[in-house]
Amino acid sequence: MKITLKDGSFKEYESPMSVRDIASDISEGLGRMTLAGEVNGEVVDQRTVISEDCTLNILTFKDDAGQRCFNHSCAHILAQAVKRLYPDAKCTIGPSVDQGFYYDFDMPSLSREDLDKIEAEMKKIVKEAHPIERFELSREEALKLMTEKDEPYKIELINDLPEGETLSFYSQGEFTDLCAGPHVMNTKEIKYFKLTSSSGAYWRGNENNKMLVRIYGTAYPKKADLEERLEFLENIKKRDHNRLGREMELFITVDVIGQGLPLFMPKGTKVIQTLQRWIEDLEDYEWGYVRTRTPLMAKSNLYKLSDHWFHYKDGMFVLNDDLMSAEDAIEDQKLYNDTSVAMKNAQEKVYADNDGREVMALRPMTCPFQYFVYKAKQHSYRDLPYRMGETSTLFRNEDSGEMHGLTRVRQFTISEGHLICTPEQIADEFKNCVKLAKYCLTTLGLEDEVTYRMSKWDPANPDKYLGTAEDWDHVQNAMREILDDIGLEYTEEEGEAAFYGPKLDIQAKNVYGKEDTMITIQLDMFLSERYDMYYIDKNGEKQRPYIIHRTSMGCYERTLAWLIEHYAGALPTWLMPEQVRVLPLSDKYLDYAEKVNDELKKNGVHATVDYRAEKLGYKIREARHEKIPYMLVVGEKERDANTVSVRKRGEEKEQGAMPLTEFIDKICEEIRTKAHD
RNA sequence: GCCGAUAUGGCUCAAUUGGCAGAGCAGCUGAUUUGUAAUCAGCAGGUUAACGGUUCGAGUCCGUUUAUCGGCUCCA
Repeated sequence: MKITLKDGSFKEYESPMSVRDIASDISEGLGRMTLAGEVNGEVVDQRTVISEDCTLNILTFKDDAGQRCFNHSCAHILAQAVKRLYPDAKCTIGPSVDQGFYYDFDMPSLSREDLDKIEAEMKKIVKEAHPIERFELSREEALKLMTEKDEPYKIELINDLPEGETLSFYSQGEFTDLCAGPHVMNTKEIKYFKLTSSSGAYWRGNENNKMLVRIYGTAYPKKADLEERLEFLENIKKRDHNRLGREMELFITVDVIGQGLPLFMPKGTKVIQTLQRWIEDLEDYEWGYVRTRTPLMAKSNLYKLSDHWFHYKDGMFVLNDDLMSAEDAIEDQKLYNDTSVAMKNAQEKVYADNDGREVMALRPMTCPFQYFVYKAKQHSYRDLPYRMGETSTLFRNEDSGEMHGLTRVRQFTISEGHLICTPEQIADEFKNCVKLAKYCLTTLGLEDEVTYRMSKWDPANPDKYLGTAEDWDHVQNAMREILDDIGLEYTEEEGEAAFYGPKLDIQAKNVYGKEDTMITIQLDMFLSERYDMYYIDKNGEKQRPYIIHRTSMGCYERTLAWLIEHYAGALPTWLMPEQVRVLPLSDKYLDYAEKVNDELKKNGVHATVDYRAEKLGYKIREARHEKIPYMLVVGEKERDANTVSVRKRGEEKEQGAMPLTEFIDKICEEIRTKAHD
């Protein structure tokens, strides 16, 4: 047989050979490093015997699939150790993940000490050097084996596997696990690993199922790589916005105020104010938006019109919720065809019966409020597109375990907007929204960090959405066409759409690798009907407009968090709450320092003077720690020449003395152009 | 919401296992008037997250609540 290798070279063998043996034949070193093989593009175990012509790629730890194999083998060692120490523990699944692995067990929860003990047992298993063997069983045999071993979750897994599927097992010493592989040849190969944490996780990811104990770990063939990984995990904590943002006095949380309700300190407020002013001016003066300012709460009826009430009531903060049942009871009796009339009557009845109290809710979105701004006037097709922007504060009653720093909060402010357009305008307007979002990302220096996702509906759950399958096909195809037209690279994902339409989500990962939506642009062809919105076309006829829901820069809290992590706190000068610190050499030069400070402030620069009678080195150390972009040292020399000695953040050496006016020009230019590194 | 961990001054951490709440940094006051990563001295700062219990005695043990962290699930 003839084997074609990755580099295009050939190997010929008389008799069938395993992937591992072929690798060893190529070179002894490669054989030792082999973790799996890729035969005709399909990942296989290194034990796989090849008997026909094929292309073969030997996978080592350098390959993703190789790394996954290595980590997954470590997961089996973990399971073996757990079964030794906790014989009653039941195994479930243990896949590899990015940079590591986990294994879920049905067992009592574990402390850090327990993890250390398990880790010690794992080291023993590695030392015992058990050969790892693969074998296949029939369904009956497999079920018999797992019944003997009393592994109910494995039995469930086997029963769920489709008929005809190969049931492969791997065993090492006394431990055997149902597993598709691939695996290393011997437990002794997994030398360097660490159990990083344990937590709870639902069986099969369903919150109605039992909560299992999940153990996370990471494994490497080389000690140095493991150490590097552990050091990396330690280091990224220093970029964590939740830690850095508090340290930099940008925000705090207070237990009596509540979860997900951060307080912005003067410095954090300044950053957000800078972002907000930039975005509002950008949208209004360069992108043709009008600005609105609409209520933060409304009667329940408003949300019922759009169906938000029925889809997301649990996620809203409802006021006078004790009256909800009264409203609903009346509504249930409705005999009207026009549901909005039924709602109105129901609410008026409750209002009359309860001393003027009625059900209200804090807004979780801005859509219907801006729709009424549009509806306040009759619009001609000549008025469209009508682009409304609002710096909009929203409230969402997130579950108590969901809150995190500034990225998941219960009250946040978004650069919100809705564009009302004719069907002919929708493509261009959508493209411009993407362009604006990209411009914002580029200006902030974040454009390289995002991925684009087209979020589609879930055809298996049509009840969760407005409209029909045909409607969705139509609007999703329209969006796909737009995205392809601008040459955007994106993924498509089902079940991530809004209930009223598909979305283009711009995603970014935080320092821990967790993904969040930063920006979203959505197509909506249902809500204009719900709210009876129309425009008059060329023929004088009423037409339904299309609506684009969009944000230019996402919500300020989340964007700030992202910026802090991206720049490790050293935000671009234009965004820093303190841009320049003037350091007088001694009190003798305080007058001059204040003059410099005043001049800077007059030019719109956030400057302060360090008044303390400390040594210069001490003041510089403080300013560096606070990541101040510029330090200006002033002494006798500078005062007499009307100059400042400039030291820039991140640069070892002082830039030397320059005329004060020159420095002001320079920094004003930097702020104006929103330069970033 | 679920599983687990944590909570001592603004921050980082002690408190000999149930026996007088303490240190460094930051802050304030005074002295020092300084040329590129820590000048000296003093002062102040706490109902140990909150509430309840056990005890002669609780930061420490038990219970409840709140908040924070790591995950799961969720995220219009």
